[in-house]
Amino acid sequence: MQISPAELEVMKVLWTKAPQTAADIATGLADSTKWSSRTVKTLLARLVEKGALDTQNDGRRYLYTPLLDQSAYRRRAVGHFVDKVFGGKAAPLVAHLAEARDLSTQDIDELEALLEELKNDR
Amino acid sequence: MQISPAELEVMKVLWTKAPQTAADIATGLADSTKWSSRTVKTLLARLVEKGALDTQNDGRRYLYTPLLDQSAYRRRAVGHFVDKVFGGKAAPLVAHLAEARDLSTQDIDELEALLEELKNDR
DNA sequence: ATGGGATGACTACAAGTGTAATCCATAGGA
DNA sequence: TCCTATGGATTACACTTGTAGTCATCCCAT
Repeated sequence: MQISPAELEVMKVLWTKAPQTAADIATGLADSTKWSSRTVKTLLARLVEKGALDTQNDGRRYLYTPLLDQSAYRRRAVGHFVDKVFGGKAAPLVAHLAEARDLSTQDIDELEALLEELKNDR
Repeated sequence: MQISPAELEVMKVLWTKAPQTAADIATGLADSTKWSSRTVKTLLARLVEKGALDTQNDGRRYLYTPLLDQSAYRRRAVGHFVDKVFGGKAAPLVAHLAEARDLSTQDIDELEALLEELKNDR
């Protein structure tokens, strides 16, 4: 089940709050995008078809709820990304993050703590 | 300039060695894919069109050379990925890497060394 | 009761992508 | 010298994606 970039934006809105109606979601996307409510409906339908969302009836509308949670999505996405771009090796990815100065001093401290934990676990 | 997943595989082959002919590249991809040489040619043509590859004539063949190097590609790819999936924050990405146990023992050692370096730099 | 707006269902359509096939020229071997 | 295999150029075609439009229906306000 592959989620396209536009579909991901829809998921993000539902990850902040669920369930929501199509109209709610369109409103939630109005800031970040210029999509018409039709576009949002299409994306919702595709996500339901893909099994990423579930619907309950609410009168003649739907309430949409994510079946895929953000954490699971991220885990999968990171896995694919590391495989595709870094040949499955995570360390060079972190090196790139560091090199690009995408890591703040605080990030580095947190990472250090995280590594300590990992070393203890192993 | 956007590089598709299949095109990326072609770039990878050229990142290991350049320049190469279309036939060389097709051979280099034969292990990992089932693509016909026609498919590879198509991908090469698209990459040239996109400006990711350059060609020199070698008799009536082309020699292909990357214009985009792997490091630059990775930098861009990481940036986009972090923005799209992690709202631009790198630390949660690393946390996910760790949590998903995508980090091997060796990765952890390498990361530790990397962090030492980063701490000294700052 | 009726007309208008909201809703989901279905349809549209161009661009990008994966995966080739065909065409045409030519270089190299028989 | 002639044929064939090979190289690039052009064309193909289905599927996904972005970005909607149309249609039938139904609920609410007048």
